[in-house]
Amino acid sequence: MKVVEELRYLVLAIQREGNRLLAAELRPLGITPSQAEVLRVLRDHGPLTLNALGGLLVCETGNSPSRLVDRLVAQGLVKRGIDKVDRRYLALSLTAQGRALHRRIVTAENRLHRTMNNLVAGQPLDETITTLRAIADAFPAGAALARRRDPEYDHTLAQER
Amino acid sequence: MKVVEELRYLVLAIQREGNRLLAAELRPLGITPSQAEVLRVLRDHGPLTLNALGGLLVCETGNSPSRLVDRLVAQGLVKRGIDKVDRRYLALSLTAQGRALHRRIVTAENRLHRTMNNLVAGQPLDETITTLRAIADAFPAGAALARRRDPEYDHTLAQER
DNA sequence: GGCAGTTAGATGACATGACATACATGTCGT
DNA sequence: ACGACATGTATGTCATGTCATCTAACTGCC
Repeated sequence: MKVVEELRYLVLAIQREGNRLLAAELRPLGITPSQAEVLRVLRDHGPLTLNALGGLLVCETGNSPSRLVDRLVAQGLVKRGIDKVDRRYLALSLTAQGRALHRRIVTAENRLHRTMNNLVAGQPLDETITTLRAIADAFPAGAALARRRDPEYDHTLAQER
Repeated sequence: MKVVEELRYLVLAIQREGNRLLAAELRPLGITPSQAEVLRVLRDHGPLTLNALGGLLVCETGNSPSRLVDRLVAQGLVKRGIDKVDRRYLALSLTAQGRALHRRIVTAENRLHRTMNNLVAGQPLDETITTLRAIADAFPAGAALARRRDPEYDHTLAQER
């Protein structure tokens, strides 16, 4: 098997299993990993339009995450306001309930991260991250990650995806 | 952001984008990446029961890939036979049409692999693979990959997932 | 033979993801 | 003011994925 093919399947396998583990951790909270990512992003990056939110999500590479947000609004975790100036824009933010759940999400994710830390103990983790970043940065989803790392980034602008 | 958290999001981003690229390459063939994986496995590992097939797939970690196979049978790419001795077992194999499509799949995947090779040029790829294997091997999907690497493995037995 | 338990596969339900398209709201040129 | 165009969001559709549950077929034990 070619090296990059092995890489491709390893990435697929780890994503699947990691997602399953995280889903199990989050199930008691009544949300999915994708929904948790939305809450994380909204908590860290303030009120966002739907497009800006999409520009910071790694899940949901495609169109705007309308339906993903729909369910969070239905659960009372996200408030969907409408921009007064330009009524096309949404103003998405966490409700008090959403902020409360955010704390429990962080705890659940930390449990997953401890598990992962045990698995990669003794491995050259920095080199691995560097390699994966080199791949991810070539794509929109990688750019989304870079934007999340950068506190200077103005999320109200430049949602090119 | 914690290192393992970054790793988690990088893996998610790369899986998403890689899947999108592969889907685009496969679209002219009328199949999806998951379907392509089934055809690859059936081609390489002979007639399989549904469970044995599931034990070699990285996609579809959960239950038996009944519906995935359904569509391939509907397209005439896979033949679904029934074991004469024990009629609970399926005997899945490629049709002539499936074998023909397999060749075009390999070509399409090779195009993706060339793209990936360009992205990881100059990166410590071996260390990366080692790290990712350390993670993947802890899970069923990683074990599926290991089984696919091992030509000695008897796929008719031991489909523990 | 007949029934309990086991195993292989199928199916129902729900939430993604991805793509295409439709709809609503603004902007701009005239 | 008005109509063409642009942009943000919503929706239709299809194929996964995942979990839970159901059914069919076989095995053992009596």
